Amino acid sequence: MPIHNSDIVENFNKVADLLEIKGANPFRVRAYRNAARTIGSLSKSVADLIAEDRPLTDFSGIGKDLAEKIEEIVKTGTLSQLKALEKDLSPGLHDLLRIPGLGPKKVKTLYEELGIDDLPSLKKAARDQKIRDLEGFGARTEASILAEIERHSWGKSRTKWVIAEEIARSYVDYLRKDNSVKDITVAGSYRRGQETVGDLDILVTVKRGSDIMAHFVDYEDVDRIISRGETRSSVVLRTGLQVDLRVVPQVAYGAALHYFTGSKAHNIAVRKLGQKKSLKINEYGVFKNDERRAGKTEKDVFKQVNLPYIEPELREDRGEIQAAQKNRLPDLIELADIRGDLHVHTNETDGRDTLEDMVSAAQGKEYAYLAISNHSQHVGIARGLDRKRLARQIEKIDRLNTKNGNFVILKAIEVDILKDGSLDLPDDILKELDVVIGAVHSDFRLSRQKQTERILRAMDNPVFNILAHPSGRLINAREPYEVDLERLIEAAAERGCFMELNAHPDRLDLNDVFCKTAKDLGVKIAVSTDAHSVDSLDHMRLGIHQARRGWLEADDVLNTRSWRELKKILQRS
DNA sequence: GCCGTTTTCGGCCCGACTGTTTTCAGTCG
Repeated sequence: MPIHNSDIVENFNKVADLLEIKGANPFRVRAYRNAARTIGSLSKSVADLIAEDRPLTDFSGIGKDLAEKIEEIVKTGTLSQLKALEKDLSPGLHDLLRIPGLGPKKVKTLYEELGIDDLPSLKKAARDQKIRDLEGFGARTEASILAEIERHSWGKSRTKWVIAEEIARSYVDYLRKDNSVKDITVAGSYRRGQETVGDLDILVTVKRGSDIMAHFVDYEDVDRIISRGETRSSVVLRTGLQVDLRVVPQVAYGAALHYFTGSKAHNIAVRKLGQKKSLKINEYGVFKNDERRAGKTEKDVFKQVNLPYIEPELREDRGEIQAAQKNRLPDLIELADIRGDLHVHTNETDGRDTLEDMVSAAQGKEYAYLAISNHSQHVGIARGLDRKRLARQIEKIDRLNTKNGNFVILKAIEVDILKDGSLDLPDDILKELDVVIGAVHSDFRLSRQKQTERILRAMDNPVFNILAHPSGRLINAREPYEVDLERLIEAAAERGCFMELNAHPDRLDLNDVFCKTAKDLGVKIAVSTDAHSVDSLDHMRLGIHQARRGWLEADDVLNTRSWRELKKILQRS
């Protein structure tokens, strides 16, 4: 069984949990969590790195000891240290830590005093009112534990960005109805454009005498109030999404924005730069010996540590600070750079709208071209095109193109990559097309090697241009299929093929990390909506967020080019 | 457990809010 980076992340986080409960040195605990985070953000499989004899200690936060533990996990699938800890304590304790309000200290007390080591025993003890008498606990804590177990909200998955956007917009509109609000920004992972968000962090500055907190908790979608203070309050909405409001003074707005935008790893890295210059950086500003040096704008904060402004999407401590120090930050792509959409469907197959409607919507966006890429015959449920119907679509597009002025409708297909790597339609008809997009829609469960070979074989066909939704994952719904994405990206570089960044809110595939891999390997990316209706053409903005998180500039993206330039690039010789 | 322009020891980010206390530990972000 192949060991994934996520297996290592899980093992290390579990070790950290149990060490914390045992009361181990907190910095030792942090070392495990830091290493887990480092491994989690790698684009390459650690198992592959070990096979290639790459020393894992090259990665920051991984020393000799943890490198050996990673090798053990890769070789044996388990970590003896974790086994021993779970035997010493109990594997059920991990679940207890996930309950809001229970941290390592409280779990330790529950375990030692009452022998509670899993959710059922915790629930029983709470019901029997045994918890309230423990030192540091009380009736309210006991009631809250019981409520959390019954609510089960702590097991909930993260909210997709596009859903968070809708919620955030309404909440911000509501907050603005209070006239005391001056500035307002939704910070956190939402502002960084992450594909999912855990909660919303809203930052405001207000006029003197404002009672914004009362207004905040009075919102009609609030299900319950977690906390309410002078500068910070937290609520949970009916949807289950947590929203925090922070009121910050005007002079500290930039510092607070930086602090609450994160990511945590980025903030720590910036604060460490500050420490070297004897600067203390927190949400109130940048201070030297209690004297305020900056805080009004984010730019000022960065300036104090000799950095240019870093865009929120880059703030993950994945090299942006080093790039900023060398003045080599990317000039990130913007929505306005996009000149066409290279992957859309019509009602000829499983789309909702007609070809004509899709074209006029694209023209409304001032695009220069739109590729009509319906499914091929193998996707029966979508009434995919056979050779005959594709030929008819080609004729129709040729006819329409004579009367569209400068706008060009591109003849395209989303052709299925069959199990053996052949394409679902014959080469002679595919050659007639402007763009051939290949995609996997079946046989997701092939082995990693077979799946990789299948797609490589498809890319070997000289008609092949773009690999659609390369990992096949659906956010919160389906894991990516087993495939060596890095190998596929290398292969695209060798063959003159391209990768898609599918902008559908459920896909966002390639993800940020692999977008950067593609960029580093010189493979251009098509940011495409895969729209099945006129409305979905708007998903382009989601693709742009993901592209920016992947460090992409306009030049890295295929569809920032004019059709003339694009046509040349698509020619495989 | 990691790390090093303070380099093999002694640091490691920091503040708000809650509940349980009666001055603060624990949790969270």
